Amino acid sequence: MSEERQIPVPTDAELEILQVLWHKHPESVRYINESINQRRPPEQQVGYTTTLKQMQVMLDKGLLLREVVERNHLYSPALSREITQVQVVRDLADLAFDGSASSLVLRVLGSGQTTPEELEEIKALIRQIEAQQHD
Amino acid sequence: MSEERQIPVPTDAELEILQVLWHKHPESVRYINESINQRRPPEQQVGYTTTLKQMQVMLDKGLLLREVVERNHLYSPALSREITQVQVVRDLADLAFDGSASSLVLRVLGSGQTTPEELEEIKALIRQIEAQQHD
DNA sequence: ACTTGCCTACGATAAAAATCGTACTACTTT
DNA sequence: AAAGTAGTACGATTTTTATCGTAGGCAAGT
Repeated sequence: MSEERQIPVPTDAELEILQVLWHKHPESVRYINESINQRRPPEQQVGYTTTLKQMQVMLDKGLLLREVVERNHLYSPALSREITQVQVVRDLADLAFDGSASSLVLRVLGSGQTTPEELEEIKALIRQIEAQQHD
Repeated sequence: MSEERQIPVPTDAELEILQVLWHKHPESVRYINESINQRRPPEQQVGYTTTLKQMQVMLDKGLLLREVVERNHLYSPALSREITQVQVVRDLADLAFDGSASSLVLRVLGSGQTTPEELEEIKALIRQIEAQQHD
Protein backbone atom coordinates (compact mmCIF):
# COMPACT_ATOMS: atom_id res chain seq x y z
CA MET A 1 0.00 0.00 0.00
CA SER A 2 2.62 2.60 -0.84
CA GLU A 3 0.89 5.93 -0.40
CA GLU A 4 1.89 8.91 -2.46
CA ARG A 5 2.60 11.13 0.47
CA GLN A 6 5.04 14.02 0.30
CA ILE A 7 8.70 13.17 0.27
CA PRO A 8 10.24 14.64 3.43
CA VAL A 9 13.44 16.63 3.70
CA PRO A 10 16.23 14.18 4.51
CA THR A 11 17.69 13.97 8.02
CA ASP A 12 21.41 14.26 8.63
CA ALA A 13 22.16 10.57 8.45
CA GLU A 14 20.05 10.37 5.33
CA LEU A 15 22.01 13.12 3.66
CA GLU A 16 25.20 11.25 4.40
CA ILE A 17 23.84 8.32 2.44
CA LEU A 18 22.54 10.49 -0.38
CA GLN A 19 25.93 12.12 -0.77
CA VAL A 20 27.42 8.76 -1.61
CA LEU A 21 24.63 7.88 -4.00
CA TRP A 22 24.80 11.17 -5.82
CA HIS A 23 28.41 10.46 -6.59
CA LYS A 24 27.66 7.00 -7.88
CA HIS A 25 24.50 5.06 -8.39
CA PRO A 26 22.87 2.68 -8.40
CA GLU A 27 24.85 1.04 -5.67
CA SER A 28 24.63 -1.65 -3.04
CA VAL A 29 24.15 -1.22 0.68
CA ARG A 30 27.58 -2.69 1.27
CA TYR A 31 29.16 -0.03 -0.91
CA ILE A 32 27.38 2.82 0.85
CA ASN A 33 28.22 1.44 4.25
CA GLU A 34 31.89 1.18 3.44
CA SER A 35 32.04 4.61 1.83
CA ILE A 36 30.53 6.13 4.91
CA ASN A 37 32.83 4.34 7.29
CA GLN A 38 35.86 5.40 5.32
CA ARG A 39 35.06 8.99 6.07
CA ARG A 40 34.50 8.32 9.75
CA PRO A 41 36.89 7.97 12.66
CA PRO A 42 37.25 4.37 13.86
CA GLU A 43 35.30 4.94 17.04
CA GLN A 44 32.07 5.87 15.29
CA GLN A 45 31.81 3.43 12.47
CA VAL A 46 28.37 2.02 11.89
CA GLY A 47 27.34 -1.55 11.30
CA TYR A 48 26.13 -2.88 7.99
CA THR A 49 22.61 -3.46 9.25
CA THR A 50 22.41 0.10 10.46
CA THR A 51 22.98 1.44 6.99
CA LEU A 52 20.71 -1.21 5.55
CA LYS A 53 17.86 -0.31 7.84
CA GLN A 54 18.37 3.36 7.21
CA MET A 55 18.13 2.81 3.48
CA GLN A 56 15.04 0.68 3.83
CA VAL A 57 13.42 3.48 5.75
CA MET A 58 14.47 5.93 3.08
CA LEU A 59 13.00 3.69 0.43
CA ASP A 60 9.78 3.72 2.35
CA LYS A 61 9.83 7.49 2.65
CA GLY A 62 10.33 7.78 -1.08
CA LEU A 63 13.84 9.16 -0.81
CA LEU A 64 15.40 6.22 -2.62
CA LEU A 65 14.59 3.94 -5.49
CA ARG A 66 15.52 0.31 -5.61
CA GLU A 67 16.12 -2.24 -8.32
CA VAL A 68 16.89 -5.90 -8.02
CA VAL A 69 19.80 -7.23 -10.02
CA GLU A 70 20.98 -10.79 -9.62
CA ARG A 71 19.06 -10.99 -6.37
CA ASN A 72 21.00 -8.02 -5.03
CA HIS A 73 19.42 -4.71 -4.26
CA LEU A 74 20.77 -1.58 -5.84
CA TYR A 75 19.66 1.83 -4.68
CA SER A 76 19.47 5.24 -6.32
CA PRO A 77 18.39 8.67 -5.11
CA ALA A 78 14.76 9.39 -5.90
CA LEU A 79 15.40 13.11 -6.21
CA SER A 80 18.30 14.79 -7.91
CA ARG A 81 21.08 16.34 -5.95
CA GLU A 82 20.04 19.72 -7.28
CA ILE A 83 16.48 19.53 -6.08
CA THR A 84 17.44 18.20 -2.69
CA GLN A 85 20.11 20.80 -2.21
CA VAL A 86 17.67 23.58 -2.98
CA GLN A 87 15.26 22.06 -0.48
CA VAL A 88 17.71 21.84 2.36
CA VAL A 89 19.05 25.32 1.84
CA ARG A 90 15.55 26.76 1.82
CA ASP A 91 14.95 24.89 4.99
CA LEU A 92 18.01 26.34 6.65
CA ALA A 93 17.27 29.82 5.37
CA ASP A 94 13.86 29.63 7.01
CA LEU A 95 15.29 28.31 10.21
CA ALA A 96 18.32 30.48 10.74
CA PHE A 97 18.19 33.35 8.27
CA ASP A 98 14.70 34.71 8.65
CA GLY A 99 13.81 33.02 5.41
CA SER A 100 16.23 35.08 3.40
CA ALA A 101 18.37 32.99 1.08
CA SER A 102 20.35 36.02 0.03
CA SER A 103 21.41 36.85 3.55
CA LEU A 104 22.60 33.28 3.80
CA VAL A 105 24.73 33.84 0.74
CA LEU A 106 26.06 37.08 2.13
CA ARG A 107 27.03 35.31 5.31
CA VAL A 108 28.97 32.64 3.48
CA LEU A 109 30.82 35.14 1.33
CA GLY A 110 31.52 37.36 4.28
CA SER A 111 32.99 34.58 6.33
CA GLY A 112 35.89 34.03 4.02
CA GLN A 113 35.20 30.45 3.06
CA THR A 114 35.63 31.10 -0.64
CA THR A 115 38.75 31.23 -2.74
CA PRO A 116 39.31 33.91 -5.39
CA GLU A 117 38.61 31.31 -8.07
CA GLU A 118 35.30 30.47 -6.48
CA LEU A 119 34.43 34.14 -6.34
CA GLU A 120 35.06 34.33 -10.07
CA GLU A 121 32.72 31.44 -10.62
CA ILE A 122 30.05 33.12 -8.57
CA LYS A 123 30.48 36.39 -10.42
CA ALA A 124 30.16 34.58 -13.71
CA LEU A 125 26.90 33.01 -12.64
CA ILE A 126 25.53 36.34 -11.50
CA ARG A 127 26.40 37.91 -14.85
CA GLN A 128 24.60 35.09 -16.55
CA ILE A 129 21.50 35.52 -14.46
CA GLU A 130 21.44 39.24 -15.02
CA ALA A 131 21.80 38.73 -18.75
CA GLN A 132 18.73 36.53 -18.77
CA GLN A 133 16.75 39.02 -16.75
CA HIS A 134 17.59 41.70 -19.27
CA ASP A 135 15.69 40.17 -22.20
CA MET B 1 29.94 21.34 38.12
CA SER B 2 29.32 23.21 34.89
CA GLU B 3 31.83 21.70 32.49
CA GLU B 4 33.36 23.75 29.75
CA ARG B 5 32.40 21.35 27.04
CA GLN B 6 31.96 22.45 23.47
CA ILE B 7 28.82 24.32 22.61
CA PRO B 8 26.83 22.19 20.17
CA VAL B 9 25.25 23.30 16.93
CA PRO B 10 21.63 24.19 17.70
CA THR B 11 18.80 21.88 16.71
CA ASP B 12 15.86 23.11 14.65
CA ALA B 13 13.67 24.01 17.59
CA GLU B 14 16.60 25.72 19.20
CA LEU B 15 17.22 27.84 16.12
CA GLU B 16 13.62 28.92 16.22
CA ILE B 17 14.20 30.28 19.69
CA LEU B 18 17.50 31.87 18.80
CA GLN B 19 15.90 33.68 15.89
CA VAL B 20 13.64 35.48 18.27
CA LEU B 21 16.44 36.32 20.67
CA TRP B 22 18.70 37.63 17.97
CA HIS B 23 16.03 40.12 17.06
CA LYS B 24 15.60 41.24 20.63
CA HIS B 25 17.30 40.35 23.85
CA PRO B 26 17.45 39.82 26.67
CA GLU B 27 13.91 38.58 26.84
CA SER B 28 11.57 36.45 28.91
CA VAL B 29 10.37 32.95 28.19
CA ARG B 30 6.85 34.28 27.84
CA TYR B 31 7.94 36.64 25.10
CA ILE B 32 9.75 33.95 23.16
CA ASN B 33 6.87 31.56 23.48
CA GLU B 34 4.39 34.08 22.17
CA SER B 35 6.63 35.17 19.33
CA ILE B 36 7.00 31.59 18.22
CA ASN B 37 3.33 30.86 18.40
CA GLN B 38 2.49 33.93 16.41
CA ARG B 39 4.39 32.51 13.48
CA ARG B 40 2.73 29.12 13.79
CA PRO B 41 -0.59 27.80 12.59
CA PRO B 42 -3.10 27.33 15.41
CA GLU B 43 -2.88 23.54 15.31
CA GLN B 44 0.77 23.39 16.20
CA GLN B 45 1.18 25.97 18.88
CA VAL B 46 3.37 24.95 21.76
CA GLY B 47 2.77 25.35 25.48
CA TYR B 48 4.63 27.76 27.68
CA THR B 49 6.40 25.03 29.60
CA THR B 50 7.63 23.50 26.39
CA THR B 51 9.48 26.64 25.46
CA LEU B 52 10.64 27.06 29.03
CA LYS B 53 12.10 23.59 29.21
CA GLN B 54 13.73 24.01 25.83
CA MET B 55 15.41 27.18 26.97
CA GLN B 56 16.57 25.60 30.19
CA VAL B 57 18.19 22.86 28.18
CA MET B 58 19.79 25.44 25.94
CA LEU B 59 21.11 27.25 28.97
CA ASP B 60 22.62 24.01 30.12
CA LYS B 61 24.21 23.39 26.73
CA GLY B 62 25.71 26.85 26.80
CA LEU B 63 23.61 28.17 23.96
CA LEU B 64 21.93 30.81 26.10
CA LEU B 65 22.84 33.14 28.90
CA ARG B 66 20.51 34.08 31.71
CA GLU B 67 20.17 36.99 34.05
CA VAL B 68 17.74 37.51 36.88
CA VAL B 69 15.90 40.80 37.01
CA GLU B 70 13.17 41.40 39.57
CA ARG B 71 12.92 37.64 40.10
CA ASN B 72 12.27 37.15 36.42
CA HIS B 73 14.64 35.33 34.15
CA LEU B 74 15.83 37.03 31.01
CA TYR B 75 17.68 35.12 28.35
CA SER B 76 20.17 36.11 25.69
CA PRO B 77 22.00 34.18 22.97
CA ALA B 78 25.43 33.03 24.10
CA LEU B 79 26.81 33.25 20.59
CA SER B 80 26.20 35.97 18.05
CA ARG B 81 23.91 35.45 15.14
CA GLU B 82 26.89 35.77 12.82
CA ILE B 83 28.90 33.03 14.43
CA THR B 84 26.00 30.67 14.67
CA GLN B 85 24.97 31.27 11.10
CA VAL B 86 28.46 30.49 9.88
CA GLN B 87 28.39 27.32 11.95
CA VAL B 88 25.13 26.00 10.62
CA VAL B 89 26.00 26.76 7.03
CA ARG B 90 29.33 25.00 7.39
CA ASP B 91 27.43 22.12 8.84
CA LEU B 92 25.04 21.96 5.93
CA ALA B 93 27.82 22.38 3.40
CA ASP B 94 29.56 19.36 4.90
CA LEU B 95 26.40 17.36 4.97
CA ALA B 96 24.90 18.09 1.58
CA PHE B 97 27.48 19.91 -0.51
CA ASP B 98 30.59 17.82 -0.13
CA GLY B 99 31.93 20.44 2.19
CA SER B 100 31.98 23.12 -0.45
CA ALA B 101 30.46 26.37 0.72
CA SER B 102 30.84 27.92 -2.70
CA SER B 103 28.82 25.23 -4.41
CA LEU B 104 26.15 25.92 -1.85
CA VAL B 105 26.18 29.55 -2.89
CA LEU B 106 26.05 28.63 -6.54
CA ARG B 107 23.06 26.45 -5.87
CA VAL B 108 21.16 29.23 -4.17
CA LEU B 109 21.89 31.73 -6.88
CA GLY B 110 21.07 29.25 -9.59
CA SER B 111 17.72 28.41 -8.10
CA GLY B 112 16.30 31.86 -8.60
CA GLN B 113 15.57 32.73 -5.01
CA THR B 114 17.24 36.11 -5.25
CA THR B 115 15.86 39.39 -6.47
CA PRO B 116 17.89 41.72 -8.69
CA GLU B 117 18.43 43.99 -5.69
CA GLU B 118 19.84 41.16 -3.70
CA LEU B 119 22.15 40.27 -6.54
CA GLU B 120 23.44 43.83 -6.45
CA GLU B 121 24.14 43.51 -2.77
CA ILE B 122 26.02 40.30 -3.34
CA LYS B 123 28.04 41.81 -6.14
CA ALA B 124 28.95 44.73 -3.92
CA LEU B 125 30.20 42.42 -1.21
CA ILE B 126 32.29 40.47 -3.70
CA ARG B 127 33.86 43.66 -4.98
CA GLN B 128 34.70 44.61 -1.45
CA ILE B 129 36.32 41.26 -0.73
CA GLU B 130 38.32 41.40 -3.90
CA ALA B 131 39.50 44.89 -3.10
CA GLN B 132 40.84 43.68 0.24
CA GLN B 133 42.60 40.76 -1.37
CA HIS B 134 44.31 43.13 -3.75
CA ASP B 135 46.34 45.01 -1.17
C1' DA C 1 -5.05 35.29 55.59
C1' DC C 2 -6.83 33.42 51.32
C1' DT C 3 -7.22 33.27 46.49
C1' DT C 4 -5.54 34.35 41.96
C1' DG C 5 -2.02 34.95 38.60
C1' DC C 6 2.47 34.51 36.93
C1' DC C 7 6.63 32.60 37.27
C1' DT C 8 10.35 28.46 37.56
C1' DA C 9 11.75 23.60 38.36
C1' DC C 10 11.57 19.10 37.00
C1' DG C 11 10.04 14.52 36.07
C1' DA C 12 7.42 12.01 32.56
C1' DT C 13 6.11 11.05 28.15
C1' DA C 14 5.95 11.21 23.27
C1' DA C 15 7.97 11.34 18.88
C1' DA C 16 11.74 11.05 15.82
C1' DA C 17 16.14 9.38 14.46
C1' DA C 18 19.89 6.19 14.69
C1' DT C 19 21.88 1.80 15.86
C1' DC C 20 22.14 -3.01 16.29
C1' DG C 21 21.16 -8.22 16.93
C1' DT C 22 19.04 -12.13 15.27
C1' DA C 23 16.69 -14.86 12.03
C1' DC C 24 15.89 -16.24 7.47
C1' DT C 25 17.16 -17.16 2.49
C1' DA C 26 19.92 -18.43 -1.22
C1' DC C 27 24.06 -19.44 -3.49
C1' DT C 28 28.75 -21.47 -3.12
C1' DT C 29 32.18 -24.54 -1.73
C1' DT C 30 33.62 -28.91 -0.19
C1' DA D 1 24.26 -32.65 2.21
C1' DA D 2 26.72 -29.93 5.40
C1' DA D 3 29.08 -25.80 6.28
C1' DG D 4 30.33 -21.36 4.99
C1' DT D 5 29.40 -16.84 2.87
C1' DA D 6 26.72 -12.85 1.74
C1' DG D 7 22.68 -10.80 1.35
C1' DT D 8 17.79 -9.00 3.24
C1' DA D 9 14.01 -8.44 6.71
C1' DC D 10 12.58 -6.82 10.85
C1' DG D 11 11.89 -6.29 15.70
C1' DA D 12 14.08 -4.12 19.65
C1' DT D 13 16.79 -0.85 21.81
C1' DT D 14 19.08 3.42 22.46
C1' DT D 15 19.67 8.15 21.90
C1' DT D 16 18.19 12.59 20.91
C1' DT D 17 14.70 15.99 20.46
C1' DA D 18 10.37 17.88 21.52
C1' DT D 19 6.35 18.37 24.35
C1' DC D 20 3.69 18.65 28.39
C1' DG D 21 1.67 18.19 33.27
C1' DT D 22 2.17 19.02 37.88
C1' DA D 23 4.09 21.10 41.89
C1' DG D 24 5.93 24.89 44.33
C1' DG D 25 7.30 29.94 45.14
C1' DC D 26 6.11 34.67 45.45
C1' DA D 27 3.65 38.94 44.99
C1' DA D 28 -0.83 41.51 44.39
C1' DG D 29 -5.51 42.07 45.25
C1' DT D 30 -9.40 41.59 48.25
